[in-house]
Amino acid sequence: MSAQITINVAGDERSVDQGTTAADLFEGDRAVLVARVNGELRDLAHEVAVGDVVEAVTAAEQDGLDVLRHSTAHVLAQAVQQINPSAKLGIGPPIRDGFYYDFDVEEPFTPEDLKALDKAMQRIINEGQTFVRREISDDDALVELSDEPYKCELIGLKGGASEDAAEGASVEVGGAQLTIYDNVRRDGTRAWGDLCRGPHVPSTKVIGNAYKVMRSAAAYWRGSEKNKQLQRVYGTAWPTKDELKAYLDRLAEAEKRDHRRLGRELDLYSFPDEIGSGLPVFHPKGGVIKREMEDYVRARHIEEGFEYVGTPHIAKEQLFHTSGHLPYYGEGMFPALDVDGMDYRLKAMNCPMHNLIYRSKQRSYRELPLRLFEFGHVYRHEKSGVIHGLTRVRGFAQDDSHSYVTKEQAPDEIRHLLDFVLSLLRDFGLDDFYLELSTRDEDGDKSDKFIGSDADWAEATQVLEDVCRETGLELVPDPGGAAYYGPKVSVQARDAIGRTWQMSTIQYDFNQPSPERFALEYQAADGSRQQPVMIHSAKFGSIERFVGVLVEHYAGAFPVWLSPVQVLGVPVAEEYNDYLWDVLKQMKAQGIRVELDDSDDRFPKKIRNASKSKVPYTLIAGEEDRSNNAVSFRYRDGSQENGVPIQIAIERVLAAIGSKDQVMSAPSLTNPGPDARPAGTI
RNA sequence: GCUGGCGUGGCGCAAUUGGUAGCGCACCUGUCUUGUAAACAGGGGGUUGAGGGUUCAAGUCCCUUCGCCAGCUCCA
Repeated sequence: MSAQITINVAGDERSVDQGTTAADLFEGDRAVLVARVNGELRDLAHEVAVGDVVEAVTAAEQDGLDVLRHSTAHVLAQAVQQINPSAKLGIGPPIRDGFYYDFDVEEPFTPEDLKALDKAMQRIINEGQTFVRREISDDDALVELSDEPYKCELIGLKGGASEDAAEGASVEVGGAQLTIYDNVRRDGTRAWGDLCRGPHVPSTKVIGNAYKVMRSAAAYWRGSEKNKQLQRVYGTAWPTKDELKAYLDRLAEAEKRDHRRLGRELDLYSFPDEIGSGLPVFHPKGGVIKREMEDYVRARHIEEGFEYVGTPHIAKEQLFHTSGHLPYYGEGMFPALDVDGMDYRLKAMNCPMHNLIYRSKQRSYRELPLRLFEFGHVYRHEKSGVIHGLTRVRGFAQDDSHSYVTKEQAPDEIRHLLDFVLSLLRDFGLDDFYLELSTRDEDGDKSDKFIGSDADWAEATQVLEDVCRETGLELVPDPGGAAYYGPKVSVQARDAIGRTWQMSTIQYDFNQPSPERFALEYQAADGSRQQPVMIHSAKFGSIERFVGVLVEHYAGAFPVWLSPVQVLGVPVAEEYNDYLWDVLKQMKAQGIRVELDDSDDRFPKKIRNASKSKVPYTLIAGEEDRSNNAVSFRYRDGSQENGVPIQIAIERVLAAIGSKDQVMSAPSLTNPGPDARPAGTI
């Protein structure tokens, strides 16, 4: 005979016995992993109290999925300590697509170890162990976990220093009350336990077989280079086996799109060892993509009021002291070159040189905004381990501009730049964005990384934030990520398979042109001398990287205007070479990039090669076409349109180039095709 | 930079316990070429990333170095 209490379950008032658990409320629904009680996630074993508002949480929502993954991480840790009892535990939080757990072990994990772990995990899961929460005092925890030095360190950090704790540590010691989660077998024996804030799924059974141990790698304890490296095991976990499979398929798809692989397969660029790490070379076909981009971007800049300039790759070292880069950024630059006793540096940024162009004569307020733009080739001494294909290199061209404006003009200029970069990205087929606002740290204890007064920072940050809000795009804060001289906003673009890439950056700089640096000034209407502010902006960040991103976004199948070869002629037999070449010559005369496959391969082989090369238009001609003065189109998806009159064929290709459209299939099939669209501007 | 893994013809891969470096594609030559993803035959090409060492013998083992891959840290 127990007392009744009133609670709220999923919006409905209910009266239940005292001592009722969340599990009782959702009994029978096995999809429920944990409960949200008054907004806090709780184990299903949690007893509800008077007035509680209780909701079911399943793996369909992120919170539930995170709990599932975190519980899987516990199973992994149990498996590791089962196999190697001397392994010390680090932390094991859920992450995007899965989880990890860090271990301090004598020997790093081998691929065989990982397979063994996978199996050991399945055994643990099949045992149907329950996760049982147990509260413990700090002192008792330190005794119980005396063999786990990292856990003890986290207990010591609990509270005051939590800001400083490693990402993910909060899953262990997030609350004021320490808890240990014991894994208990069906026979009541304790299999394993871990200091953990929880909550967890009720039973390991819930994990099923929709998980996989992925890889291992070293990771610094608490994320600091100064600390010991632990061995991190990564895993993935999903609500169902099908979702696991879909995830693994996504990874395989991403691998097929890898721009390093496609660059080789499509003969776009390479990375010769002889030149050096992070120093790519563009082959003729990659050169076409790069040139089309550059030509277009240059033309658009000029339309938007930028003036095209040019500056050298190296400068006397003093220039970078003047700019303030050297004390702050010396490690990122290549070491000095001694030229007849004078130290020169490869430039890692273009702004100092643009400043000198600004300063080359007296400037009037009438000239502002003054916008200088170039493809500036910069060299950065990236650490050897971070270099990656075209996306992280040591030498690259920035599509870099600096706008010199009055303080009053700054908001408009930033708005102008943001609109401009978004329109440029859209022209290249990227149209799913969010913005990231990088600011100085709030708490000032890293302020030696930044120059300038608090008031100036606050003002500049506010200006950027206001403009970002106007776009209506999602805005993600990035505290501490600013440049040393000012806050920045960066445009993050999602590609065709949902990955995000940092593209454009716009940086508000109120420090570089300051009197003690470049002494930039202009004469105002009242005759006084004023200091401009400058706004740095790179639209694609780097040309090289953008090429890499486009290759992955399009999986090598570019829109027609960017395709290295736009039309590939394939004759049905040798006899039609001349006829087809005649058609291609007419296209070539219109500026279309054409090639004829006049090799002695047979027809089917030529089709195969055309298909593998991902050209947008394969133009086929045989007897039927020749006698009708026509050609046949074959598209990248294998669809086909026969008997197209030559003149219409030429117009169709030109229209697709002009519109910048993607063309994958015959016009009658999945899209209205270039003919149905206005020609657009080139 | 750190931890681990890996470097074999242009590319993708083989090579039992250390015991003659092979295959496919590509390339070259020849014979071929009539409608949608690989015609046939022959041929050339590698001192196994580089340097040093152990051994009768090293692609295989050891050291150094360069580079690549994954992750960490970094990315003004």
